[in-house]
Amino acid sequence: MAVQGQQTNVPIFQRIKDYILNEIQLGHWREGDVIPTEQALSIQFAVSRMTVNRALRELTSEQVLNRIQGSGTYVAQQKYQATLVTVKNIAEEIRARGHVHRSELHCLERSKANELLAKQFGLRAGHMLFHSIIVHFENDIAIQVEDRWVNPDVAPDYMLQDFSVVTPNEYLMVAAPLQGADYSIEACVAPKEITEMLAIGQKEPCLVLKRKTRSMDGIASVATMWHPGHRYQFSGSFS
Amino acid sequence: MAVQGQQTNVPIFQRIKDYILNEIQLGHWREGDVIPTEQALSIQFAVSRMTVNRALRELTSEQVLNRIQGSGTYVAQQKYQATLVTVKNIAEEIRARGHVHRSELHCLERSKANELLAKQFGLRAGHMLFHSIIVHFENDIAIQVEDRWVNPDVAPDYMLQDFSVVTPNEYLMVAAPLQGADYSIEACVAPKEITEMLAIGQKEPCLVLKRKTRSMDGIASVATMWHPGHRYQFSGSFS
DNA sequence: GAGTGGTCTAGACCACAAT
DNA sequence: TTGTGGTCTAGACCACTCC
Repeated sequence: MAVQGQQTNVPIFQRIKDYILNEIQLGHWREGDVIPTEQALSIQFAVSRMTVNRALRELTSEQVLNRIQGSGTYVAQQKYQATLVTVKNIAEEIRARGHVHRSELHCLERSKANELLAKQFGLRAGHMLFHSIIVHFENDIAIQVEDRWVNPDVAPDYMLQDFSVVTPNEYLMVAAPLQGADYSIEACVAPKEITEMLAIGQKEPCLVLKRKTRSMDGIASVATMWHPGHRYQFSGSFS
Repeated sequence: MAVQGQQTNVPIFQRIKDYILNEIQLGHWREGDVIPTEQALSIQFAVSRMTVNRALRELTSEQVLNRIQGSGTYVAQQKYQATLVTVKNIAEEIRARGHVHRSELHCLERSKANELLAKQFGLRAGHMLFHSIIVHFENDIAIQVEDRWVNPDVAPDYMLQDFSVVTPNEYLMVAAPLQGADYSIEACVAPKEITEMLAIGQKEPCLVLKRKTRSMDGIASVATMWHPGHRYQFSGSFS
C-alpha cells in the first residue's frame, strides 16, 4: 500500500547499502565516523533489523565498514589500491593463450631440509622433503623454471606423479587444498643454472615469484618461480 | 536440550559452511554438482532456512558455490590461486615500516602526448598532459622512481600540488576517485636516467610496476614505477 | 504446478562495550 | 545497566526454473 517512490525492484538491503555508500562518497560520513545503529536505520527505512543487518554485514565483508560488537559501526579506512595477480596454473595459462605447453623435469628427489628450508616449513633441519625442478615451455620457448620443495607429510604421493602430464600445481591443488599463501615478487639476476635452463643471458633480469602455500596440515610447499624478464610479466586489472 | 556434540561456540551458519567446504574438499561434491537444497539442509541441521540461506549466500559471494533461482545450488569451478598485491601509497608504506619518507621532484611539466601516450589515454596525439617524475626515498635511500602522466581533464589542479607533502597517489585518490586500474609487473634493466636517480648500477635489474588508473571521466593517469631489484619487492599473503 | 532460491518480518536471546 | 552488534527462528510472499 505504502508507495515510497522507489525506482525499481531493488531489494531493500541493497538500497540501504547504496544509501550508506552514497553518504560516504558525499563525505557526510568520513573514515572512522560512527554511522547510525541497526535500530536507527531500521526505523529510518521502516524495515526489520535483519534487513539492515544484512546490508551492514555485507558492507563489512566488502571492507567498507568496521563493526565492533557492543560499540558501533564505523566507516573503514579508505581502501588501498590493490593489485590482483591471478597466478593460474602455468600450463592452463599458456593453453589459454592458444599456445603449446611442454615441460621438462630436471630434478625429482628426496632431500633433507637445510636450516633455511626447515624454518620455512616449520620443521626441524634434516627433515625429509621432496624437491622438483621443472622447466615450462611456451611454444618451445622456456618461460618458467619452477623450483619446488614439498612437505611429504602433506603430499606423500608427490614423487609418484608424472609431471609431464600434471603440473605440481595441479597435483597439489587436489592433494592438499590450499588454505592460503605468502608470496613475494622480485627482480633479480638468476644463478647460472637457472639462466641456462631458461636459455637467457647470465646478466639478464629475471622476474621471480616466491610462494609458500599453506594447507590444513601445515606448510605444503615452498616454490621459487623464475621467469625471463624480457618475455614474461604479471598483469591484470581490478575495479 | 538437544546436545549435538558441538565442539565450541561456532555459529550454526559457520558450521554449515564448514560442512559444505569439507564435502567439497573430500570430493563428495564435485565441480558442477548440485548440493542439497536450503530446505534439505535446514532439516538436516535442524535449523531455520534463514540460517542455511546465510551459509549458502556467503559461500556464493566467496565464489565457492553458484546459485540459480528456481534451479538449485551448484559447486563452482575451482578457484585459481590469486595473489593480492596491495600497492599502498608509497609514503604510507614507508612510514608503516617506521622509516622516514622523503621525495625529490625531478620534473613537473605540461607536455604534449606522443602517439603511444595518446593511445593509452584514449586521446588524440598532441593533447596536453601533465607529467611528473618523482624519486621516493626510504631513510635517504632511493627506492622508487615514479614517472607519471596525468590527464588534465580529470585532475586539472595537478600542477598546483606540493609533491613534497602529498604524493601524486594521495592527490589523485582524492581528486579523481579511481574506478579501476590495469597494471603489469615486470623485471627489466632501466634506462640510464632511471638508474642514476635510483643510484644503482646500469645493469642492475629493476622491478617495474606500470599502472593505468581509470576514473569516472576516463583514464586519469598512467604511471611507471621503477624499483631497485635488490632492495625492493612486492609481497603479501592471501587465504 | 511443484520445487527452488531471493527476500523480508517481528520478534528473541546472547556477548560485548561503554558508562 | 544500557546500548550495541551477532545470531537465530518460524513463518511469509515472490520470481524463477523445470517438468
